[in-house]
Amino acid sequence: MSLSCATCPVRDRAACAVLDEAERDELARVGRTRKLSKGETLFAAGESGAACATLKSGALKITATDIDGRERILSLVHPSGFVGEMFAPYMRHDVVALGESELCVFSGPAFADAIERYPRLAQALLRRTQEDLFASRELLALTGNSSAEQRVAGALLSMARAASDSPCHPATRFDLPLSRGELADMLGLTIETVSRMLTRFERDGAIRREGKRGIELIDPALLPLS
Amino acid sequence: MSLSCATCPVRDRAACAVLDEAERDELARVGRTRKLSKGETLFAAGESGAACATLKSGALKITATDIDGRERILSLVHPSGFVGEMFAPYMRHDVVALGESELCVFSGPAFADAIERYPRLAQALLRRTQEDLFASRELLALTGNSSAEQRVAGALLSMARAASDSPCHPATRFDLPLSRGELADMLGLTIETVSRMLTRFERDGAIRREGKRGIELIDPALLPLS
DNA sequence: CGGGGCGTTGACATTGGTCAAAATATGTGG
DNA sequence: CCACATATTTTGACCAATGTCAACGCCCCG
Repeated sequence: MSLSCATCPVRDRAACAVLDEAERDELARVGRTRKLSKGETLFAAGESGAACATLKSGALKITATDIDGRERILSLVHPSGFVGEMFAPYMRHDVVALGESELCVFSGPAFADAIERYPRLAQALLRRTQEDLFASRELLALTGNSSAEQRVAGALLSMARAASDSPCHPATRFDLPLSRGELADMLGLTIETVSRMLTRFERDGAIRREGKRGIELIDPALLPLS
Repeated sequence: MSLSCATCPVRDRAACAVLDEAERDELARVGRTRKLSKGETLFAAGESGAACATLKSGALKITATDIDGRERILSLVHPSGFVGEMFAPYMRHDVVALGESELCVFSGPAFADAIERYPRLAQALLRRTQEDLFASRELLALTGNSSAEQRVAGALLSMARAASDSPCHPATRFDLPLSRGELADMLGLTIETVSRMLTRFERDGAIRREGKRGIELIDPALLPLS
């Protein structure tokens, strides 16, 4: 299926937004859209061949699986985000849909070619990759130092920020994009510990839970920040 | 001090290696070399103004400090590595020399201008930043999941690999670039735990310690990998 | 010779993991 | 819409791994 940039929900936020119309049409010709449902795999670690994609809607997780089969979430991808390997000969991590998702997928060589041709695209991706790098380091800082309490609190705030339209102030009411198990995998904890911390925060009056995924921030100041 | 690329030890590995001689001379004109000794700060978190640098020799650490004053090492930088912010208006992390180091430093705007002018430079930095991103995720995977034993073992192997000339096989004998405290900060452990794990590995015959920093890998297969 | 930094070791307390079971949601077929 | 089956989450009891505190040893440097 070829791409229809005209109706793309992220057309002015994604990396390709820096291209002019003619360039974008050209790029669109070498890409295809793909829809994934919850749990479907976009890329599998070890898979040979370079490929990459821009997320139009939904959410993805980037994960690594260690020898014992335990999964670690390395990053979340939100709409307009970019994933994949333009250069490497194989995929280093798994990329899996957290919910119904829609993407533009490109082969590595085709996209590498576009980068050669459109210098602005390379610059845009450079900025984006630097942002990803800082996000990764933020997660590293969150998980490395702190207690389980601080990690869960930090993850809540980070997700409240991601759920808000205005990037500076966190949303008051939002839905967690992750299950307890996924949250645990992201923070290097167990399901039980995550559950206990949420219970504790609710008991302390910092949050209120609505169903499995709903969170209302009642008093963020009560969350034990790192 | 202006730059002397002719004698640069990383002239064909650093990002600027993709430039031709005329371009590199031009870039050299807007940069200056700087020498740091152990513990000196190159960039401080929060510092306003964008700046970046290529490491010519020595080693750096990129760190974040949490509210309690505890330091977390987010990344190590080896020669030919690139650090800093070309785009952001302030520095997000501290960058500190681990030992005597020599760098090429550029102001953010000057370097951003070079990126505009030399598309190949943007591409080279994109690759490099992606590598940094994967390195960061590798550290995330290392620290997130595993036991203290696995973390220290993983760090040892990672440093043995970094110390080796051939990137595939780890060096047998090398010096840790970090003190016990820094190793602990990088792995999210305490000094005491790191020390205990090293003692355990030596008792099990996996390694031998020589002085404070020296490590000889006797039987890497005995290290409990994740 | 004395002092300070760094590393090691030991005793003990605490956090968070493990195992098990109950409670709550979610889905499915009738 | 209900009843049942399944998956997810919560809770509790227990225990091991690791952090904390304290003491000691080693080495470098004055």
